[in-house]
Amino acid sequence: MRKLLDAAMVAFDQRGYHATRVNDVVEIAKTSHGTFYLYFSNKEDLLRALVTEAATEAQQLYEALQMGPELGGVPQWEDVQGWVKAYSELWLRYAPLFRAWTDLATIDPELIDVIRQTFTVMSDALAKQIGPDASGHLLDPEAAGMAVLAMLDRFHYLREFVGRPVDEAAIDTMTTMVYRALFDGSA
Amino acid sequence: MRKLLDAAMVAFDQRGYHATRVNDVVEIAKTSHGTFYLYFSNKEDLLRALVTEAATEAQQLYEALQMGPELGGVPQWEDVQGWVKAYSELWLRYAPLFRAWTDLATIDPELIDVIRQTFTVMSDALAKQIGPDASGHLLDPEAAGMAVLAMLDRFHYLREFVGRPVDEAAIDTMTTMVYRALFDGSA
Amino acid sequence: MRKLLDAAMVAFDQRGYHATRVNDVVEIAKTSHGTFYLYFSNKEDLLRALVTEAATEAQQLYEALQMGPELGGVPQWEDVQGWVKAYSELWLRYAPLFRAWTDLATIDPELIDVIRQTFTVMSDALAKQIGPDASGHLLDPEAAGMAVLAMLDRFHYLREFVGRPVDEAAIDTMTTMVYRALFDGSA
Amino acid sequence: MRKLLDAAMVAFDQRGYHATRVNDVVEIAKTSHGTFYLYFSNKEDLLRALVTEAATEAQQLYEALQMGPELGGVPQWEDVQGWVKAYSELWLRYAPLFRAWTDLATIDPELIDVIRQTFTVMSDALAKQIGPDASGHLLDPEAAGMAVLAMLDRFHYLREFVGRPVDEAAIDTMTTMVYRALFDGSA
DNA sequence: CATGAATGAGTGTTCATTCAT
DNA sequence: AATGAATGAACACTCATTCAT
Repeated sequence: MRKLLDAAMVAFDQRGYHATRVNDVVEIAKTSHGTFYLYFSNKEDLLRALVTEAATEAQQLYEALQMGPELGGVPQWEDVQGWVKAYSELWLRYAPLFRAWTDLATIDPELIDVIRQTFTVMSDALAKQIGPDASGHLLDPEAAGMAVLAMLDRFHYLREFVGRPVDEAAIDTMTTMVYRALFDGSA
Repeated sequence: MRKLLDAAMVAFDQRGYHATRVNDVVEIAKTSHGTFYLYFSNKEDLLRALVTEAATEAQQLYEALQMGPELGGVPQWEDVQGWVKAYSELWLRYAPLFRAWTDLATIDPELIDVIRQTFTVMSDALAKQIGPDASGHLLDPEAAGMAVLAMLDRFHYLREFVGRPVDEAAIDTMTTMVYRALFDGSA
Repeated sequence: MRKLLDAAMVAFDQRGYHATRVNDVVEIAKTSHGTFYLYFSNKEDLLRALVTEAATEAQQLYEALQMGPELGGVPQWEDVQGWVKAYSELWLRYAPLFRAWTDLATIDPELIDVIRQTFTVMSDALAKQIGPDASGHLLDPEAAGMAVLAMLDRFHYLREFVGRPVDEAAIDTMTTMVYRALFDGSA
Repeated sequence: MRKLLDAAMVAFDQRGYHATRVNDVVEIAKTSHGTFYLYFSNKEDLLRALVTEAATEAQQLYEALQMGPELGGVPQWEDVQGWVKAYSELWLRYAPLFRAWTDLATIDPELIDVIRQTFTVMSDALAKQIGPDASGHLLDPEAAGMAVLAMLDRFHYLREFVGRPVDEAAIDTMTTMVYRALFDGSA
């Protein structure tokens, strides 16, 4: 089963979810059609398992992150860098899923809820970091949290897409942008 | 032909690209399969036409945008708001395509180039706005340009996804974030 | 479509419903898989069309039959022979269906109703022929009607099965049995 | 093994032969796939065992029945009732098989012979009861025997199918019909 | 004797594409 | 130019059967 999940990640990585046939997955996993359907009731079910796994980890990561900055204080640049790095690692680990994250929601209604909830948990966690006092008169914390999430998420995709993967410098740039955008104005 | 392109947008909007069958498009366009293949050599061809249209407009928008701020000076908050608004309108007009952007790239190799080029043009245009002097020691202009693009793009998707579409306040929040992230620190 | 229905009858005749693959039907009809699914939404749908056709004809036959004997009087042997012959012809025409008539009901719940209703119409029509006065103290008209139907139906199957198809003599024997069983005792 | 045979009867009763998977049988029998193939070489083999059992009993019943009426004499109504009751009990015991009788023949060529022989034995036994003298000028004993068998067999199925199982009154009606049809005219 | 995880051949169904009218 | 009936390649999924433990 683990073998099938891993094989599915490889297959999705190579061809994307839609272009991946059950055949591809079982070939990579070096097993058979029958075995596939022994562990998953269908192709969607496999996707669901994978997405749920990624979603759980993403939520755990962000729940932990809210503990980062000292309560009441303003986060340091290094704190922010910590978040950004953590997200980056998560994204890269589940790249085949994150890349198509939202497209996947069009496949299975059940996934919509899982993904929506994950985004909500993540952006709420970010919104809390901003805090009411830090938000200037032009910043809506909720929107800002989601915007940061949007930036982190999509930046990874775009960089990969243009063939220039995310490196240290990119992480630092994002960190600085987030730091300035959210906290610098009120510092 | 216009009827078919419009119908395709409606169909993609309703069901997403993958779930859309040629049948759906011709039904919405109130024409026949035969007519479809009179104007497009296949399904990908239709998609290509649509994406090219959107890509051209996106590139034109960003080429125009670089004219916005006075060369050499630092943009004003209102200038930034202008960009953000313009992008927002573009995104909403081509929502069915932008939403699936990620996914489209996996379909047709020809599309990859079009999309990649569009992203590059857009983020380069943004990078130029930041300018060499405005970039603090921790900001890589290229990365920052792409990060802004990433944020704007994905924010629209996420807001739509969680059922809270982008409004004035959201645009202002993004504007402020972009303004602070890119220019405020060095102002 | 007619071509497919006819082909299906041939295929069912050769292999029975369960063993018949869509492939067999389209091969006999000299058409393609795609065409099959143009006219029938699936294999069951084809069966439904066929069964409905046979059921309609069977019901019409029996509705007409009730007009046979003079009201109030007792039917003549020749009248009974008319019924038996008519049923025999019907059975032979739809042999591939009648042969498996009841087994088919296990496939599709919708068919259960069609078949049940057909049997009810037929046995009720027969029951009416018997009439209240003709029924001796040991004959329940409803049960008797169904028993006659059962005999006619199954006799054809059994004769075919043992390789001795129903001929004139067999029809006369059945006629006599029905005539004696139902009317002779009270004549 | 007995457990498997019984489980198969239950499964066939619930879902019919075709819809019954080996899986269903072993689940009801609370054993495993491996065990199934320890006792039966395949699914057909199980069916064969079951059918042979039923066929043997049916033949024994009818061999015994021919002893019923005094040789040379005409059977009494009560004698006939005895046959009918005996058949009814047999049918009910093996209902899942008798119900599918028709269908089973299409599955396995070996079964065809078993079933054909059973029908022949039964109808011949009935034919002998009628005897040469009892058969009027319009009755062919062989055909009449088979017709009685057909009636008894199918009547049980139809009654069950329309939801009105065979009761005492139904048995008496059939008895009377058989009695009149075969013997009354010549009495 | 018993198990149940693994297998893969077989089949139903979809849908992009063609072409005679 | 426009039509839509016909096509068939491609793919998901089932389930009888095997065999290492």
